[in-house]
Amino acid sequence: MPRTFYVHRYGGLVAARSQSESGRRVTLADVAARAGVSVPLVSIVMRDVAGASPENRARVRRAAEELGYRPDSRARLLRRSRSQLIGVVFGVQHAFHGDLVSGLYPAAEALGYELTLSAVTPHRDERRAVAGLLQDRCEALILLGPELPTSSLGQLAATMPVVVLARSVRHRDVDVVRTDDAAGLHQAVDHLVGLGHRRIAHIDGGRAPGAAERRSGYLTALAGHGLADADLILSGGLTEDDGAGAARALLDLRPLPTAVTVFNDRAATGVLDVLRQNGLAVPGDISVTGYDDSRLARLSHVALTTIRQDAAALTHAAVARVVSRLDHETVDVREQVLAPELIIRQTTGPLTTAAVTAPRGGRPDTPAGRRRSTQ
Amino acid sequence: MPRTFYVHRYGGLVAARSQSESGRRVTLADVAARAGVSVPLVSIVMRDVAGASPENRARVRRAAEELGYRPDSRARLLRRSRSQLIGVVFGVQHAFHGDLVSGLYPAAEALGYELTLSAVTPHRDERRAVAGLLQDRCEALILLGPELPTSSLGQLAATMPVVVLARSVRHRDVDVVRTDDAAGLHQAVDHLVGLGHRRIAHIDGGRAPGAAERRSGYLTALAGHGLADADLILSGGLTEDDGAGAARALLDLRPLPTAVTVFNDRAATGVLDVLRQNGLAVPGDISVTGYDDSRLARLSHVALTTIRQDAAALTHAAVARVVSRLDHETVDVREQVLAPELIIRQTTGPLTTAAVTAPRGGRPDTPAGRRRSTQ
DNA sequence: ACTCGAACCTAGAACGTTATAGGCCACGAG
DNA sequence: CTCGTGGCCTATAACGTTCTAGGTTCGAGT
Repeated sequence: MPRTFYVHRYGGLVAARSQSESGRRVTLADVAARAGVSVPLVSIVMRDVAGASPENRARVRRAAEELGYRPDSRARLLRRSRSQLIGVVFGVQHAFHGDLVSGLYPAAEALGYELTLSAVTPHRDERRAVAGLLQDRCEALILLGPELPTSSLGQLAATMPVVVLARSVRHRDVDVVRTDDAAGLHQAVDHLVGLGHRRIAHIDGGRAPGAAERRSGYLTALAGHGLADADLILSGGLTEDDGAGAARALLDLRPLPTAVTVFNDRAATGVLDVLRQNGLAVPGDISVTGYDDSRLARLSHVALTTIRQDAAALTHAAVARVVSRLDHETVDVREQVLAPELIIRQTTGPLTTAAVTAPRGGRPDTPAGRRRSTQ
Repeated sequence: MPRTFYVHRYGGLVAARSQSESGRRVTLADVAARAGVSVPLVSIVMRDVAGASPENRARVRRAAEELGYRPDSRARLLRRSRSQLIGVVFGVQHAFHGDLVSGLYPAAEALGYELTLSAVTPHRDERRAVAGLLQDRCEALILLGPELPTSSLGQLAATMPVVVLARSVRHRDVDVVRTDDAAGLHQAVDHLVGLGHRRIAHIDGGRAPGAAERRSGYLTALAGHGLADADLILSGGLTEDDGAGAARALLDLRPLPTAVTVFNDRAATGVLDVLRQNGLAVPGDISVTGYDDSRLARLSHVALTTIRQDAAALTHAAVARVVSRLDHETVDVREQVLAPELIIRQTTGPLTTAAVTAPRGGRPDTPAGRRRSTQ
């Protein structure tokens, strides 16, 4: 069954004029009167369904155009049982959520759904964001990296399909689409070990979504390389400042690690900054990896080696899962885990002898960044 | 007249259960039947308006609670003539837009309005974002830094109140709320001149909203200090990469400027990075200012001297303007310009003699960042 | 006893759309 | 000639809420 879309661009000057003059909204009844047909027939024409003659179709279209008619989604949704609307909760702070939202729009459109956004801000918590969406009569919810307790998510999921993106939740009713974060950190560590590194630290994300998985991925990877007792975890967080703070702590370690895997790209940029400000070359003295492959990491002057979370694949899977649930298909697995991908850029490099012996704050032969200054 | 709010938190487990069991949505009629009263009375109670006895009020509330009733905003808005809904178009990329959205929520709520968000993404342009909002029956539009041509904005404004935030638009029907960007750059230049700087460059924002104003603010400020022919404008942009590229161009200038004002904070961080990677100390060798006072600038390891755009004031003014228009109040000025504020942090400092003579790439006495490493 | 007003409550209509059921007409098959 | 049958169209009834215009009761003032 082909789905019908109701995408209307806002029209030309004529439409605008007629609407502003009357003051009242243009309705199907207005169009019907102008075209000399019944209201339901106009509805039929506007929805592009069978049941109208070509002549009337043309007449109605013209009348609608002249009046600047625009369908009222409120009324439409009220009448139709289904709203074809998916609510999305995202954090206005998180760059990666921006990438996810960008991916959700086309994914939803491809399956005939629309999106309603609700932002989490410093003064608007997730409960309010969700409450706002519920009033909008959306049929399902996609939550980006929610920090709500599992029990709350479960309550919500008892009411309507709920898909959690980019966080691991173990609950009977909650669907999860996420990247295999443990595997991601495993790849990062493998990469570093392959470059010769042995003292590899990890700056974690505290209680942030995914932090636990990344921590354990780091640990098992180390163990896999026989470095189980060389683990070195510093508590960080998800902001630049958290990374910067952890980097300062890292500088006090003896011997200094030669590589560090950081919870995410944002924190990693904070780490980079502090390391370089303290005279260390990256990757000459110390290699750094991030996580997310956000726009931040891709910037040419940052060029962060990182783990890509495939935003397009994640969002596509999330919407597909929502639609499956709404169509009452039986879904075999509740949790869908996508493989991450290592993106090697310029903040990781081979272990150098200088790095092994260089004391903290010492002026290495190659001053920070010089080697990349021509790039 | 006091406004009524319809904020409902999603309820407890009971509510969820009853709703999922029946399959059908719980309506006022269900609550009315359970409480043994009429539908309008339930409506009265739910809206917290006068006209119900305390006993019935309690009874209805209990019934609603037990059934997990949640008002249907679609139906509500259909019935009410006013939708009390403001559409907001924002760029998912821009950090500052996040700050603005954060401010819009409480500002709208304070005046009894709700917000619908529509994101601009790399694959979803402003026209689509606007078209999506129009279907949602919002009464007015707030556009954050739109890049639509003035004529399109004008067409839109003929249909409904339109407030443009953080961009200057000259059109009869379009309201504008923005920061006085020229004054902002004036302040930055005054600050730098006060510190002894004479060779001050500007990295501009190209065709981005506000770029032209900031450029001219820079020029008039220089002229005011008798430095009219010392102007030095490099073409930049609004991303970190744009800033980084401009900074590389800046390094080729002879003599090297001792200070640079950058279009925004994002670009400024790119500038900082390139300067430091090339062995220059900030602010020892060169002072840098940003614009926006975004979260980025506030980070302790960046500590960027910048111009604050008061997001709270901007958003409050924008919503107030929308409401004025909707209430058909006559508005005297179409453009509302707020004063910016200079925030002095640690990327600007007094002119040092070293900086005046230091050749490019030379190793200054104080290596980059050392002086701040203990902060 | 009658009126009046206030407080409380309800029936019914309305918002703009879509689903359902049926009417009308022309046409082909029995 | 009758009986579907299919194409086109319309009247009517929903969807869930709120507004309007009453209606009832009760107590106080004449």
